[in-house]
Amino acid sequence: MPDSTKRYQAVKHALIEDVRHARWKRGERIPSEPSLARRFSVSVGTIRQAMGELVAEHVLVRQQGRGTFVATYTRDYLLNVFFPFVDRNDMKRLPESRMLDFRKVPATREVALALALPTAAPVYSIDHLMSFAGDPVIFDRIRLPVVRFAGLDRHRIEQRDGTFFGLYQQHFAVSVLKTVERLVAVAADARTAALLEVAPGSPVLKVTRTALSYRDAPVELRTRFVKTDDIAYLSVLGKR
Amino acid sequence: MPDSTKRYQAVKHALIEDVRHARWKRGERIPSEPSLARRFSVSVGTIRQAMGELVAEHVLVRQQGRGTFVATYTRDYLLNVFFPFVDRNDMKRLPESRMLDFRKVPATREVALALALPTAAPVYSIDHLMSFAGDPVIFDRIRLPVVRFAGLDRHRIEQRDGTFFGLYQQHFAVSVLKTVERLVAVAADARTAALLEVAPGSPVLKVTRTALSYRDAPVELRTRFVKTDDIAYLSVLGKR
DNA sequence: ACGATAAAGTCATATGTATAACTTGCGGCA
DNA sequence: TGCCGCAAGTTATACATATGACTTTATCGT
Repeated sequence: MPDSTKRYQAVKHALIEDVRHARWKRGERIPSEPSLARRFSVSVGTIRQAMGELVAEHVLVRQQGRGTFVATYTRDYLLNVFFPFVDRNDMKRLPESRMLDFRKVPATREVALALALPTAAPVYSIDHLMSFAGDPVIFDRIRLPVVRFAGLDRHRIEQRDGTFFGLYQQHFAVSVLKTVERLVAVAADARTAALLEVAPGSPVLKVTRTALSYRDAPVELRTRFVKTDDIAYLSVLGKR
Repeated sequence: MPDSTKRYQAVKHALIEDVRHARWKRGERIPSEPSLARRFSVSVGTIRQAMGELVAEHVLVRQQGRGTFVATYTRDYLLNVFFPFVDRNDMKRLPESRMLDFRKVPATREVALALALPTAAPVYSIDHLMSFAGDPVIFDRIRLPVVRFAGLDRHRIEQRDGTFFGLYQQHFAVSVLKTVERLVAVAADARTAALLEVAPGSPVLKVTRTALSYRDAPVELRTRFVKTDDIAYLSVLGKR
């Protein structure tokens, strides 16, 4: 090994950059392992090690016999990975979605901090309600940096085919790879109680979530109130 | 490849069985990669692939230059992986621990179901309180199958050096590899409120947790009430 | 007795090669 | 036309080997 940096990591970073700068579009097939090996002047095994980590991180997807593809996040995948709510039988179900409000506001200090923005930078603020069979269960307030999502409007949000993350990916080339969620139990304030159709002061689950893209760059901040009468937050720890 | 079963998976399962039946004790060094390769009549690469998955699942731990060891769960590791609570600054801190009650009871239907036991099988029931600097924050009710933890008593629990999971491992050869946690927000009942020093009816986080060992065998059921005034439950989704 | 150095053992990285499993598309045959 | 089968291309598994990085132990000289 010539230098201290490991080759497979150098290859990995080079591949990430190719994906990040959309040199290969999402869903597109990337060059085969032997051809990448030639391009980087390393062996196929080294390429496989680099690509293997990217597959584990859901940046790439391998399909035997077909090729390797830039990950394209389907509704099902996003729901499975980033939607941790289950019903009484521990089953995941799709909620209906309704936008309550959309506006552009300056970031508060906390929002700016969480999104790594200058203070008072413009952000989109979206209020949003999710229901199961007409029963409201989750009230979301979403904050998005205007600089990353310039041109977003009501119509695009309402016309999205799947999840918010799918929208980000499809229209703004923003891929969410990870979320960090902070959960506490609080008493519902008047507005939240009204929206979730519970008595004011009822216990609700409050989730403060930051969504991260490549290199842990924050792209969305969401404050979420959950009525846990019929659904629960499912968390699995340990063993990958 | 002679047959359809993959060799590295066969090797992996053989290694798991060796660990499960304590053929190698925990913390002990297992044979080197070349010697295992000879023993299984496969190449070192195949051994590495099998061991790599076991390392990812925290069954083994590799140390360059020293060898590979059966995972021994330190207090720090257990805290990092299985203790998801953080303070206002997102820092993990160690709580103090106090046992409130210990008894042997027949399993209710729900407990028996969760622990895969026959109805009314005997279980240990432990009530337990955790505090930060004297401030009570987590009230636990633990259920353990007597069949797995025969001989457990007050004294052993109080004399444990670290976590409960460490106790299980050290004295009963039970390794917790994964937990599944179900979170909801509820109003504190009278006893819980008193223990956590909050007003009755205050919102608290209720966590229902099943701890699983090899092959997803359930070994512990815990019902946990958390005062989230000063701490929060941190959850990371996606990207390993 | 002590300390520096050498040697051996172990995991980590990397190469090169071979074969199996799988998918796709093309061409020939009925 | 339609379909079957085969060839080509791609990832998956496996082997054999070489070298680097790291740790532990032994050796040797002072």
